[in-house]
Amino acid sequence: MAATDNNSAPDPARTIRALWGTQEPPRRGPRHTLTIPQVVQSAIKIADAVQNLDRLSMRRVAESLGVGTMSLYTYVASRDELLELMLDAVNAEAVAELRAKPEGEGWQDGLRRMARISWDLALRHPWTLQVFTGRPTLGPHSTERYELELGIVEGIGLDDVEMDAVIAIVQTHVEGVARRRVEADKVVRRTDMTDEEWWGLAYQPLAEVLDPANFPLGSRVGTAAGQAHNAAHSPEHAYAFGLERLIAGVATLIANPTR
Amino acid sequence: MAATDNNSAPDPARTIRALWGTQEPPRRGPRHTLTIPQVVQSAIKIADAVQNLDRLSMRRVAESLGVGTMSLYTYVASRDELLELMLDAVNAEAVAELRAKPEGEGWQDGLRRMARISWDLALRHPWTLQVFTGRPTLGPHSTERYELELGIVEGIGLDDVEMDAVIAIVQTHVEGVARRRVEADKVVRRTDMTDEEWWGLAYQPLAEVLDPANFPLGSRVGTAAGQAHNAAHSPEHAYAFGLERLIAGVATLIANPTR
DNA sequence: ATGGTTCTCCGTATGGTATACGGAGAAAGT
DNA sequence: ACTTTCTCCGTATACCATACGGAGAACCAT
Repeated sequence: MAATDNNSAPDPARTIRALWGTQEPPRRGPRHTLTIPQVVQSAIKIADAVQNLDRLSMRRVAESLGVGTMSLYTYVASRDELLELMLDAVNAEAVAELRAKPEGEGWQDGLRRMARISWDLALRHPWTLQVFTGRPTLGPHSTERYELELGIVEGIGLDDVEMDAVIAIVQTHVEGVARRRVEADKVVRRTDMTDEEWWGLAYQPLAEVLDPANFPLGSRVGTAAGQAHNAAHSPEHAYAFGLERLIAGVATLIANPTR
Repeated sequence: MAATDNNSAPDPARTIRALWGTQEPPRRGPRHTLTIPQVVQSAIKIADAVQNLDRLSMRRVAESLGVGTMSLYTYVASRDELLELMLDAVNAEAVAELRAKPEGEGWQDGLRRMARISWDLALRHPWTLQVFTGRPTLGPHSTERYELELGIVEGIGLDDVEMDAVIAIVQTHVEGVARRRVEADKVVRRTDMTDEEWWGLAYQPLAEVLDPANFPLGSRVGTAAGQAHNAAHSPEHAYAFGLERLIAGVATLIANPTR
């Protein structure tokens, strides 16, 4: 009989056991040739290398481990489960960095440090921005990451719901701008064309069709922003600008509590 | 000879002509049975219905129009180009709403209105959050949308680069939280399981493995946030909270210019 | 009017994807 | 020694985008 009675109905309990490594080994049958962490690390290595999640195929992971494609399903229930395991695994990197909290760091610098850690993590593992679980990842590293992030905004005059919200919006901001950074890089490779080359091809046909008089603000502001950033968009600038606006906004909240 | 000398090298000029509808019709050959807008509208209808971009296949679009799959490539250079055309097309909806600016609206209410328009658009067309061009979409509606958005923050004491940045960070925020909203809905369908059902399956195995004493802040804050929102995450709450923080942060900038 | 040219439509082929199914054979329990 | 449980994985199914090239339509020049 096949061991795969995997009816495509997701099993959170199974995933949680895989995440936390709590799974008694089977009592019979052939030895495992791999472990879950091996599979996950191999998948992460491939995802980092190919940069794009849809190039992370089960076949590729299996080949890199020297096993058949279907053997992977002995270790993970599905590709989706594998992605969830990968996500929790890379969160360990954020945890390690978050732990290195400077003595006497204030909440504002704390949020700046947290944002930087998240930004760096996203650029190291761009595929994380494409994984979307829709439900929280309940793994050990994800849980600890949240714990440490909350530590940054504890005791500064926010209530519990506000603490949660502040972490969430900073992460949302960082993920959003990191996504733009990653996509800007990706499009250069995918089109095999630098931004300059692309604009060179786009400029003339665009000029024939777009009258600046119809878009006075866009022309002026777009030109100014383009020159300031030396590119149409600057995710780095948006990162810093948005982060400082958020921090200032939180400071306003702390100074004027709604209660 | 085939008309398809489409070497997979992207052609911005071609895309721009398609976006603006400036393309003299061919002088010879059989009549077109379709138009680009027909193809785009049909694709949008399908994308709205299936909610997920990877279910928008060229085959499906072709079938809905009663033509063969490959015939679509007469109208659009590639699936990517089609997505770009779709994106610009739905931006027309945002343009129409942005034009309805109330008399005497201040910049703060303007940003709130802009955010609401973007949020609604994203929920009406969730697939837009999955399209990523990496370069700006230079279509007529996208261009006009930017123009109208800039109008909201013109003359309030920001310089051009700041105006651009404020629009960008608000859009980044809205897209981020809308993405969470959409994914939360999607996961219910994909797993065929409500959040309650899922938590019911996850609770017991999680309790066996996660000791609240190791995650005191997370336990306390997570519980408080969960009860306040009646869910683990509330994109709607994050939307409003983040937007108000950003607006307050921009107000701070206006009050304390960096120049 | 006719032949050449340009064009649309689309059948087919290529090379990719996840994963369901079930068989071969290994390891352990009885 | 026999049965049970298990891993590994070959094969099949059902998708996908799109390259290629042929059939035939519509126009143009002669």
